[in-house]
Amino acid sequence: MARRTGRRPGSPDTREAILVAARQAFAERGFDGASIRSIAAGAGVDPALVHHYFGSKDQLFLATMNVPFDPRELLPQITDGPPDAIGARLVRIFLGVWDSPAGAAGVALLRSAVSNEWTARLLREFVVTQIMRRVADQLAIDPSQAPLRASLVASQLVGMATVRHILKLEPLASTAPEVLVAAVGPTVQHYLTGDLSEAVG
Amino acid sequence: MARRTGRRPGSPDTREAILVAARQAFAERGFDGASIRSIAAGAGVDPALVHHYFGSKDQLFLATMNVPFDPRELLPQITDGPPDAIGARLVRIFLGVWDSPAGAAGVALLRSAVSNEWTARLLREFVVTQIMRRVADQLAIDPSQAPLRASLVASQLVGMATVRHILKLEPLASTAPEVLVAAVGPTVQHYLTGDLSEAVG
DNA sequence: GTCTATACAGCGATAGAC
DNA sequence: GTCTATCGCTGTATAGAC
Repeated sequence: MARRTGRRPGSPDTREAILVAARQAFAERGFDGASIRSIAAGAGVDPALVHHYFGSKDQLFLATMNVPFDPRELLPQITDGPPDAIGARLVRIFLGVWDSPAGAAGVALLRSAVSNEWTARLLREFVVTQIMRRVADQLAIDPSQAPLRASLVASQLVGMATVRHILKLEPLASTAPEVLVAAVGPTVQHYLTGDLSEAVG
Repeated sequence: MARRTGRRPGSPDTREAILVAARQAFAERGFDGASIRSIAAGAGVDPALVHHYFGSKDQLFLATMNVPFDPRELLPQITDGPPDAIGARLVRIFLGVWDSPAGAAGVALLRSAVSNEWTARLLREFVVTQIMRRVADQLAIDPSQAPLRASLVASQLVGMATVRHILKLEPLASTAPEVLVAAVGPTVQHYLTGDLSEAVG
């Protein structure tokens, strides 16, 4: 089977191959670090085809971010259940997404956002409009405290994802998800619904 | 030992000017994003001088990281005092360093480590050898639990620094340090000395 | 549709004139 | 010591032949 890879001429899935290679490249090296040439090489196609299909590197990145991952579908899994275990469920779902194939998009977005202002704005808007507002709306949180609570949750989740999937600091990078749920869940729970009176005065 | 008659080179502060410009460039754009040319332009010198003084971009980065910041001097401020307020003191000191001029080096190191494997290893080794071991040694922590506890602390602190100083997610980016100490301190305290029996089984 | 060829800019690094 | 000039390479993007 290895003799002739029947991919060369007129393969109809060239576009998809580029997307797969781009997703991996962006996840590994971020937006600036991933080059059109390397993506094309990874997909086994000519660099010019990337521009032919996607027009520019920006548009390719946006297409890469459009994974079949709709936060709204995950929200019920978080809110349904005992209110005092929302933190644990949020951490569990969060870890599940990042450990899944869809997590590559998250790694790519986070990695890119740290060193590229354009993607940083993308991540900010995504977090604020798609995540924070929904969670705050769903839960009965004092609106005046909601933004800070959401920021604190974001800080813990972003930190966990960064240490686990980007910096790969041990032993957290290899710790079983349920261990982290048990350890970090209460923290998130506290940020969401706990007493922050000392903090917010 | 000092060469009394050794006349200083043409401009004695050229080297320092390069270091200052490099520190800022690395902090703003990370290791890969900061170019020798832009650093030289920022310092108002010729790009060739950067290589003349530092030999390579790697060595320049290492020289940039050698800020007058010795974690050992900060450790007593954290450990001295009520044991149940170690988390708050750690968060307070941590925020103080990142908000100070020395924090630029932290931003540079974190930003570089996320997108560059070479600097990622640098940060890992720094965190593990300089921070985690000292804190774990100083506190009376079960050695078998110490690495995970340190990882969890790192995840929260890295996340707070990332959200605050790199992603600049509001309102956390503009929140007063003491508010964050009150909000995040208990989390760190729990990771350090709290009951993780559910997690570590 | 696909690929060759190339334009144009920027990178780190080096050699050598002054 | 400082700088000009340049090398070799890589980046995105485009034009045009098959």
